[in-house]
Amino acid sequence: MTMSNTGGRRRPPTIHDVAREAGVSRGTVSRVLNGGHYVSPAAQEAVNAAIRKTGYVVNRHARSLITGRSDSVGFLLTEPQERFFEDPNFNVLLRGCTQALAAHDIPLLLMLAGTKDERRRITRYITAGHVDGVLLVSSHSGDPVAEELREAGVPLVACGKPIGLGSKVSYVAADDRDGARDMVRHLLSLGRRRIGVVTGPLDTPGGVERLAGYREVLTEAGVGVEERLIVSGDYSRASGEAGAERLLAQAPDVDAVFVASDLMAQGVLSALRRAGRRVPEDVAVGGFDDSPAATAATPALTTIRQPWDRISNEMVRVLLAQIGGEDPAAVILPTELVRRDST
Amino acid sequence: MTMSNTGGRRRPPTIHDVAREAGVSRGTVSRVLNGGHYVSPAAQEAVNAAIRKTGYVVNRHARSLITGRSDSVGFLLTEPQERFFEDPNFNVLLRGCTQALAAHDIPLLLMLAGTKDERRRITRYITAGHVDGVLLVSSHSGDPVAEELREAGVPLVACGKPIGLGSKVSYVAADDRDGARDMVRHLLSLGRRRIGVVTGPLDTPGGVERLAGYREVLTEAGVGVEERLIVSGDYSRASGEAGAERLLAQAPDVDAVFVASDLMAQGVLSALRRAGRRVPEDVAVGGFDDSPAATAATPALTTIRQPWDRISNEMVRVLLAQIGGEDPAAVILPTELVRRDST
DNA sequence: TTCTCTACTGTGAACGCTCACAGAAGCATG
DNA sequence: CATGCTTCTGTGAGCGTTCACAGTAGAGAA
Repeated sequence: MTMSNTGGRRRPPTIHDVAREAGVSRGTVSRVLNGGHYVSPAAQEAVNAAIRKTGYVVNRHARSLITGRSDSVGFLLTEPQERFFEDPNFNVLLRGCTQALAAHDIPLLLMLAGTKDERRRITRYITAGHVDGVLLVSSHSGDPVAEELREAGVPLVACGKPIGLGSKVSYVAADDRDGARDMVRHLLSLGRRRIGVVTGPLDTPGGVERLAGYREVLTEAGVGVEERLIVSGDYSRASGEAGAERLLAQAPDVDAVFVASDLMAQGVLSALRRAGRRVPEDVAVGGFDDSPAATAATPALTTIRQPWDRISNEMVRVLLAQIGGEDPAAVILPTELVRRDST
Repeated sequence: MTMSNTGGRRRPPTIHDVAREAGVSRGTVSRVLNGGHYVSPAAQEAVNAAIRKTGYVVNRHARSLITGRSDSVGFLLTEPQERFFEDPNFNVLLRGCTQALAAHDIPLLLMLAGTKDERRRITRYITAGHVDGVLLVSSHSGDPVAEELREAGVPLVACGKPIGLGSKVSYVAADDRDGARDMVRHLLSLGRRRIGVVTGPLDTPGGVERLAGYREVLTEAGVGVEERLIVSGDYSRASGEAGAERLLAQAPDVDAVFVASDLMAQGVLSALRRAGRRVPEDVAVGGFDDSPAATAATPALTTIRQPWDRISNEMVRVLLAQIGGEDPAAVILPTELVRRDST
């Protein structure tokens, strides 16, 4: 069943070779390749046999040249800092997208646009039509790239709701607010009443929404929101540690902390340990993400699972739909409370 | 300086438009695009001006169709398990390669070949010439993909020395053995004499080499190698924890442990803590990789830094050279001891 | 002058594919 | 029998580029 490739790189078979082998015309082979409509069963079979025999693989460059499509999509990361790349969530997302695309036989082009220069070059590359669409990952708002691409008419799906532009651009996001609500309700259900929070950066949708959920639940429960219980971080471990120290200083009576990311929660655990507080006996700690950091922490973190596999699948689905001509869409996916040892 | 794109996606300018604008022929424009040899300064200037004015970007599909090159390279990951994707080193590598390639204006196609099916499809895709070369990342040996690609004549650079195939395939690796030697010498210099080791999987070059370095130094120092001090892991945190427990059982008098990865070292630290051993007072612990896990650990890990940025740069350099017709090459890069709190 | 050489430029022919169109065959309908 | 409709098939054109080749102009040598 080996293809007759007797050593040495030789010219790969073309659609012509297949046509000759199958005794049909190029047109018929092309039709078989593109869905097989208006092709007789006999021809269909002959062409498929010829493809197998010759080991033919379509030349995507030739195809793209005429169709104008590239049959590939870009995965664009517009982050100046390396931090995001260290975020374990990113891995899962990238992996999920690659696989979801592979199911459609679409390769993924990884693009990093950290500096301004790179951003310009990549925008150019994309708008020139070298990819059919873009999966955009950038946590911070005010990203000019998204706006530029949208204006250029490039199909685009963001991960997380872009703050700047309204409903013009598709996005897929976990329900941050609802997740935060679940966690705070959980902490309340444990009898905690002085629940602190270490928020994410407040120029990101996640940072804003998770804090909003926290406020809502405390207000609804009649416990009330105290500003001294609120500190901000930037999702990094170090900022979690610093945040916890500030929190302990401002509110020594704190009996629970909702931390807006697992990585920060690790920092919070360190700070609490150093301060001699036991977790969860003295202070219960809840994270967010359910990243590997959650299970690596001691004690293992109770956290909110983001459905990354579903997020990546949905991003790809929405992007392909948009490439196919559909309108932009927003998808919000539910989160899940994962109970471990820190609460 | 905006290009005259008055709203709405319009047909992008071609080399023809540029030629007309500059008052020269297609051929001259093409020559300018490809290095500018045999072009008069006047024409050169006119063409460049026309390119700026029209906002021309070369159509890579048309170019690839005729040149047979794709001007893109694949980053191939052949790992069944997701673990590798969680490995922080992977991030750095992927990121470094993307950037190194971006400097040459070459996009990177990310390919995951976990299952057998995927592997076959991707091999087919690659051998069909859709990428000019492949950066291969697969920790375990006996990978059939590498052999297949090599046979098909696809330029290939592996990360880490592939165990199966000899010197036929290029690779770039850190000097695992030397790194291990440095660490063990460091532990000896602290006065430790009963130095245990938790190795990596022994079907990976890293696993084998790091253990070899350990043995060499102990032998050279006249301390001698005791088999009860040697246990194996699989680079995962859990296996580090299990390994440390076995080690403590077999050799309760152990006063230092060289662990072949930071992630495993985290596990070792947990196990030691649970056993009531103080680090570094009772047992010194040395890791390998200098991954984020090293600084996240408590105490912060003394470890061996792998020069990931240089590794990725070298991989790209060697691959491009090979695409350019040069012979395969092996590059071994030095490591560095990073001293922290665990020793 | 005439020839040769070099530096430069333009032109047709590919590359491998899809698309539009023309046409053939089969079958039902008028 | 003509007409229309549907299903199927082959053919030429062309996508935007590079490449090989032919050709031009100018400089220097015979």
